[in-house]
Amino acid sequence: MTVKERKERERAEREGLIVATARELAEQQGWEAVTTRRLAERIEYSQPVLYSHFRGKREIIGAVALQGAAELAAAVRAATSAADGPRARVAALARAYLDFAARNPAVYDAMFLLDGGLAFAQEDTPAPLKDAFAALMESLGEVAGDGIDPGLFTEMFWASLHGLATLTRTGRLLPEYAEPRVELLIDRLPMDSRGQGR
Amino acid sequence: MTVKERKERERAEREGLIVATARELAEQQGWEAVTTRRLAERIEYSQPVLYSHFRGKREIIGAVALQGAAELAAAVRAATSAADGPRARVAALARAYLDFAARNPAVYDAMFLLDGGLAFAQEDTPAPLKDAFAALMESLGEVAGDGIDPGLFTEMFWASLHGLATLTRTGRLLPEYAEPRVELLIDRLPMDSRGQGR
DNA sequence: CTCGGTTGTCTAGCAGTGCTAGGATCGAGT
DNA sequence: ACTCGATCCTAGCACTGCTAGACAACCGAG
Repeated sequence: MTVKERKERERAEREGLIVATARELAEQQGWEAVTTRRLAERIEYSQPVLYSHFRGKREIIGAVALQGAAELAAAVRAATSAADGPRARVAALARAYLDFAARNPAVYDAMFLLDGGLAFAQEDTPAPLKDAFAALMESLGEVAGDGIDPGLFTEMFWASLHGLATLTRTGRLLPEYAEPRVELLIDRLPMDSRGQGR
Repeated sequence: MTVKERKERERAEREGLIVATARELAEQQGWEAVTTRRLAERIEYSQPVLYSHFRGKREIIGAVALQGAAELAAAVRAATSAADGPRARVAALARAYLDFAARNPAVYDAMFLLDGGLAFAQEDTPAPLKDAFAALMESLGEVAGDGIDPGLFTEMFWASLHGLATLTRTGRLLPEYAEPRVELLIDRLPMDSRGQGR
């Protein structure tokens, strides 16, 4: 059965190539430039090959999103583990998140702006997405404050970060306020173990 | 010159019809259903007529966005003017904003998600957008806190609302936490005149 | 070693998109 | 009554996501 195994491996490799190429193309020229024709040309196969791996373009976006979620989770954990104390962890988390969004706009869009056909906040939510949320909650849960559900606080903090990330990138917020905005957020929203956040 | 005047009036009417129809169609079936062909059919003209009013589809989205901005500003002002005290005004503002986003998803997307070719946070930003931001700042500026620029605080609060609005609607947050999330936000982020917000 | 059948891939095409060139038609002013 | 300019439509371009059907390559059986 080594033949079958080899074929499966090659198939998996090609699937990875498709996702990597889509991501690269999206990052270079934006998602609107990621067409099935261009994508097929870059991987040196014809368009129908794409459809033997994915149901359609939407699923390709979803695959990029999952990859991005894993990376975001890793980036957040790396940043928070190097910080001392709850407040420092929150600050590190916020900066790592916004940094990721700024450095990987196409991947970020695949995750949170475009429709990748993925389920969110449900049982059938893919593991990488759940884990990315878990990575946020690990550091944010401890500053939720008394009587505040960690998941609830994490959702709110995440929403704020998401708003900052998207509005900043589309030029809807003043660029010079970028840093003070983050400081304001990490100063006000969390509540540390002493019962206050300021 | 009454003839010319009549023609101009009719042109303006038709332009309004285009925008209203685009908005209606987007609200009914989503922006992806708003094609130039369908739009032309609904207004009972051929497609090229659209291009005698707007440069392209993007400008039509922009026109809907401007209309929405005016309505959002009015909704926010109406809600805040009926509230007593800074904190109550902030709460009313947040709820009015999120309510508007939930009730007019297509218009909200035209304003803050899609590309309508509009300039934000600049001198050449269209008046309705500036005014909508001003409407937010009228109530949010007074709870910015000592040493915090009102514009900066408004941007941060707006970003949080925007994150909540978009992530909630796309099913990325738990629906049952919708209300506590807002309460958390209006409890923590503002700082009233007594120097604290809790 | 040859053959049959499966598996894989490509060419060609469909319906739909935003947008535009060119010609027809209509109406206002002389 | 007639010209001429504004107004509008038909037809078409290049592109999109996606798919049917023909074709080739390769595997396992005899």
